[in-house]
Amino acid sequence: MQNSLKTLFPNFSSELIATIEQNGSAQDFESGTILMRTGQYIKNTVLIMKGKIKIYREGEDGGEFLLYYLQPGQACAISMICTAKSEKSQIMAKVVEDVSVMMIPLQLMDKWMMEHRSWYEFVIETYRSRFEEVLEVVDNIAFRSMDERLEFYLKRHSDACGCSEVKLSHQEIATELNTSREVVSRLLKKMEQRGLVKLNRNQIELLKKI
Amino acid sequence: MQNSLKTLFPNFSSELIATIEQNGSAQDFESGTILMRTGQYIKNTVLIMKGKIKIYREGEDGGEFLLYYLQPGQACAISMICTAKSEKSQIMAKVVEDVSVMMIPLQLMDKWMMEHRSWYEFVIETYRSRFEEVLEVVDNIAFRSMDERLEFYLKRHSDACGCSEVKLSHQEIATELNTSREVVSRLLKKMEQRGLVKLNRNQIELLKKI
DNA sequence: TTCTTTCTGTGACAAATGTTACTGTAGATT
DNA sequence: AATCTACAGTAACATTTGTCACAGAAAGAA
Repeated sequence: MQNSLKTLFPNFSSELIATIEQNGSAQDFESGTILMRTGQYIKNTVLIMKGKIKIYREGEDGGEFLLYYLQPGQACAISMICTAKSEKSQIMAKVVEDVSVMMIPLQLMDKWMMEHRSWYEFVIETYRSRFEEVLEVVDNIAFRSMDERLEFYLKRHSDACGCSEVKLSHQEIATELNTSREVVSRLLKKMEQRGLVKLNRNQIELLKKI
Repeated sequence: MQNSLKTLFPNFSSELIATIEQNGSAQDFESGTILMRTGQYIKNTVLIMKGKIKIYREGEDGGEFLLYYLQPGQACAISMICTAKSEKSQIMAKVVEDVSVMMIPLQLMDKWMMEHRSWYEFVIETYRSRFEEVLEVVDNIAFRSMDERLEFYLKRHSDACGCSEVKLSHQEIATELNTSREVVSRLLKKMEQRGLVKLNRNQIELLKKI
């Protein structure tokens, strides 16, 4: 069982894992599913067992700005942070590769924080790493120009999928960077001329240089 | 004693306050002091008793991008999040109005989290609100243009200082928005023409419209 | 005062990004 | 095959932002 809690969350104590298995509800969602919309009330914390989720910040005009990926062994920091208060979500979560998740009712969060040291540490570490990740996003948009941001975007995508082919249309990339399709096409073309990528329909191949 | 722990942190239990007074070290810093540099190891959590601190993200090129303010009754989320691991700081903290702070050794963080419910809740709430604040920063730079960001900056400043005069040079504002002085001058001039502000040397007066 | 520094304003230009409009092409559908 | 649709390329232009150069005003120092 390669996708067990034990393997994915190696720091969890046996008791914690037993508790999760007892109280959590395993659920599957297909790619494309919106797991959480901005403004919705959060009722569960989500542990990712399989697949991939992208977390977006939504603009008033309907923009979908990519913040980061969630992968197996990780959890949604936003949902954890909202604790028992059942706050509104500040983000949107979209499944981009069929996922299996473990849903944990928020009421249990506080309880587990006190009872399970390994849960406490996991939550704190999740906060910390997501905070850092968002700060890196700030770096990108505050200090870098679009061509650097595009490179970063492609690298991150290929890291997340573990391959060097980015199977996305220029339009999709543009949306997630909050720019226009033409700008992405233009910059990608320049990157191709610099020998960084090879362009095909619905697919960008990252060459070793990148 | 208007700046007592009890008044500033009304949700802290009496035992917690006693513990803080016993273990924390009260310190004062003058405006201009850099309390924390990017990359430094964090050894303390900081509770703000008086004054104001600005938190910045530093760019490789020396940029100082403003993230948010810390005010009396608040605490530095970054320092809390780094827990006992004594991680490196991802941000820079600068005193902008003489402060009195309470420094709390990081080792005590974990202990108090378990022992003091009110501390636990304060820490979680601090994480949550700072995360939200950084997400708002992302909104601004991802979705808005410089004139809107400048307006937001001025509003935030006047909220923080509780007055309608912003006593900063255009250069200082430009630095914190990571743009150039000329751009700020230009946009401020337009705002003045729209009747939103009145410009003086080293001072911008926000008019009611804003 | 005179000198000096800092701050502000502004024109002219450069570069980056956004927009419009149009083209062609690969795949899918019929 | 003929048609349709989504995707990609690109030229031309608008707008925003950044840079350079310079001038004058305000505050402080000598």
